[in-house]
Amino acid sequence: MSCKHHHNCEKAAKLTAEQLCETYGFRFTESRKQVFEALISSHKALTAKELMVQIGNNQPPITYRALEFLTEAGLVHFISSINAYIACAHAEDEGHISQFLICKECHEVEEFQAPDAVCLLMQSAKNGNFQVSDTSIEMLGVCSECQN
Amino acid sequence: MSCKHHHNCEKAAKLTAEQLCETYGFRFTESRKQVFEALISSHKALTAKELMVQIGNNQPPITYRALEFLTEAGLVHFISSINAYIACAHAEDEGHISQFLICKECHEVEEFQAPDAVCLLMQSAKNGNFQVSDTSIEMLGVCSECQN
DNA sequence: ATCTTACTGTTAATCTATAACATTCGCAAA
DNA sequence: TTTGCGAATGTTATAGATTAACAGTAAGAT
Repeated sequence: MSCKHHHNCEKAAKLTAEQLCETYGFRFTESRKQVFEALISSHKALTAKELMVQIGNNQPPITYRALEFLTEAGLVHFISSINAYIACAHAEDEGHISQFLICKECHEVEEFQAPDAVCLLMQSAKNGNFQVSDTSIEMLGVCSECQN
Repeated sequence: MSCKHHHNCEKAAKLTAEQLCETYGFRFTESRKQVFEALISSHKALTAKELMVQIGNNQPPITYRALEFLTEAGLVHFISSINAYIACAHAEDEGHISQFLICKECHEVEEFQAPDAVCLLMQSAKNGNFQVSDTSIEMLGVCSECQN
């Protein structure tokens, strides 16, 4: 696990979330809070269904709306290769592009940044005169803990 | 469109596909051929459903099995951010890691390679002692044709 | 000839996500 | 203070994507 001070990053993330919402005039409502806290208290990526189980809500629209909101706010990332969501580890860094290491065994996800690589990719896109709006970099494999 | 000699790359791809199958003792069966040809004759990524419409088959398992086979054989790539499949432009280069530029407007997909970027990403993973088995790099945006 | 493995056919279920519409909440302007 | 508006919720139902399970067939090996 990349974050050795889980309680700290949890608190910090919650603060950031509230601040962000306030800044942009949106509300950090109960359902959003529930979804966000479920995610932030897990370093694993959770599917929408897993989330619904965890927060005891089996009305999909509520969860999906919260996820959409949080994702657009940059507080949560959707990892399309496994259809799962994870709380963002760099929410304070708005508009950043994230990379993910996703363990097939324990489903833990580590968010990291490789700006040089992203820069190269952007350059390729630019060379092809392609205007990028959204970048998804996901690496599936086995984490160090699960390699024994 | 990146390939200006569509008929050529189509033929070449088909040959490669048959050869690959033969080499590994698998059969390039009718359903697989149908799915593959539908994909290779389109530079756009197609969803499973679009494929089923195109090949006139509404029995999902048949199409999904063909897609699974082709994907594992490296003849087709699954683009998870849009849930769609595309014929591989570099099938002869086994085990390669591909990057995709996906146009939101026309849905055309360009497969390209940025080995330096991939190398940097791999390095990051290695630093975290993470064993990568599968890499997905997808950039969503607007292609040059659709920017006017 | 039969054994085995790959492959197909079919039905149904499960998982994932959204549509549609009525209702409520928080806040600001009349 | 009420009226009006946009944001957010509650609810039911549906649509869309993918796989499970099992029976059957085809092709090559021994």
